[in-house]
Amino acid sequence: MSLKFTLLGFLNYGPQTGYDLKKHMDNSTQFFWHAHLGQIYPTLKKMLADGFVQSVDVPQDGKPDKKVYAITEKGSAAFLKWLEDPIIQLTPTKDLGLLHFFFSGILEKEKILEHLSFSLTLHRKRLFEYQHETAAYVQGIIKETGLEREGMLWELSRQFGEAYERTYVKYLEDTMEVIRNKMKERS
Amino acid sequence: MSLKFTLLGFLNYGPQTGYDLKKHMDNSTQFFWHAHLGQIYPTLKKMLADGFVQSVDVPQDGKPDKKVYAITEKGSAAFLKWLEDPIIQLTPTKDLGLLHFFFSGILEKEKILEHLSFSLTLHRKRLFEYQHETAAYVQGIIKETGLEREGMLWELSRQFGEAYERTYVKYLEDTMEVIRNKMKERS
DNA sequence: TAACGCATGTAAACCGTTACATGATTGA
DNA sequence: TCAATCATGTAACGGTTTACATGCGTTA
Repeated sequence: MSLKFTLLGFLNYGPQTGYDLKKHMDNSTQFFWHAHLGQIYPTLKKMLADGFVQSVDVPQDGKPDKKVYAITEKGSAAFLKWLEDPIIQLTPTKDLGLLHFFFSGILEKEKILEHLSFSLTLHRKRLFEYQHETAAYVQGIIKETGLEREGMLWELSRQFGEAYERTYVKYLEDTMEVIRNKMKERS
Repeated sequence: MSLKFTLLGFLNYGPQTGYDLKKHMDNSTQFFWHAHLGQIYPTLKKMLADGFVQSVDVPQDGKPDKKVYAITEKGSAAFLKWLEDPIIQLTPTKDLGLLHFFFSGILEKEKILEHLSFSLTLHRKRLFEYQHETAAYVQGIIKETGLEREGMLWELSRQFGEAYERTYVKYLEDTMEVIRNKMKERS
C-alpha cells in the first residue's frame, strides 16, 4: 500500500521509468522506505491497470526499450488525499542488532563487546554517508529542480537520518563503556 | 527466520506457551522485534517439527488447554550459534511518518505543522512509555528472575528505545520551528 | 450484559526478497 | 575480458497481517 504512494510521490515530480524510480528511492527515501525492482515493476503494472498511472513505450538504440510512467488525474487525487490525511500510527521498528544484543546474556563479555564494536563500525559508516553522499545528492537535486520548498523537506528528512545515526553511534559508544566497566564475567 | 530466534531466546529462559511468548515480546522486544499470534503459533509448530522445541499439553479447568513449549538441545545449539555470529548488516528501516513528510512539499505550511504536531504527540507518548511502563517492567523481571547479567542487557536495550524517542521528539520540535520560521507559503 | 483475558489454531491476503532470464553498451 | 549500467519482467519463496472460529471465566 505504501510503495504505491512512494511511487506516486516521485511520479508527481515528473514522468519516469521503474528503473529511474528505483534509483531515486535508493538516493533519498532509501533510509525510511525502500523496495526492490522485483516489487516495483509489478506494483507499477497494477497501478497502470487501476488507472493511477499511464505509460508510454520509448524505443532506444543500444539500450532496451523504456516504459515511461506518468501520474494521472486519479493518481494525483489519490496521492493528495494520502498526503492530507495524517499518519496516525507509529511504524513498527525492526532491528536485528538490538534483538541480538538483548539476548546476549549468555555470551562472554568480550564477545558482546566485539559485536557492539562491529555494529558501531556499520553505524559510523552510515552516519558518514548521510553527512556526505546523501547531503551532496540532496543539494544537487535542489539545484537541478529549483524546488526550494520541497528541497527544504528533503534536507530535513536527511537531517533526521543524521540525527538518528548520531544517537545510535553515541549509544553504542556509551553502552560499550558500561559493559566494559560494569558487567561481570560469566560465572 | 528471526522470529524463530526470538522465540528460542525467550524459551531459553524457561518453558512457555505461545501466548506467554507473545506477552513477553509485547513487553520487551516489541520495539525492535514484534509478531502476531497468527505468526507465532505456526512458527512454533514448524520449530516443533524441526526438533528445535518440545511441547507438553497441560489441561486446565475453566480455561483452554495450554501447550507448553521447551527448548531442546538442538534448539539451544542453534540459538547459541546465532548469538555467537555477528549481525553483519543494518536492518532496513521503514517509517511512514518520514515518508509522508518527505513528500509534503505540495501541502500548506499549516497542514505540514499539523502533521508534525500529531507525530510529536505519538512520539512523546512512546517516550513516556519507555521511561515508565517499560522501565518498571524490566526492573520487575530482573527482581523476579534474579538474572543480573541478562537484566543489564534488557535495561540497556530499553535505554536505546528511550534515546531513540528522545532524539525523535527533539527532531520534531526543531523541525517544526524551522518550518514555521523558514518555509515560504505555497505560491 | 458486554467486553476483556485466557488459549489455540487456520486461511486468505498481502507484502517483500531473491533468483532467473535476456541482451546490448561502456568503462576499467 | 570482466564487471557494471541500462532496462524489463516473471516466478518461487518467505514473512507478515488480518480475519475467522471456538469457548469459558471474570470483571466492569
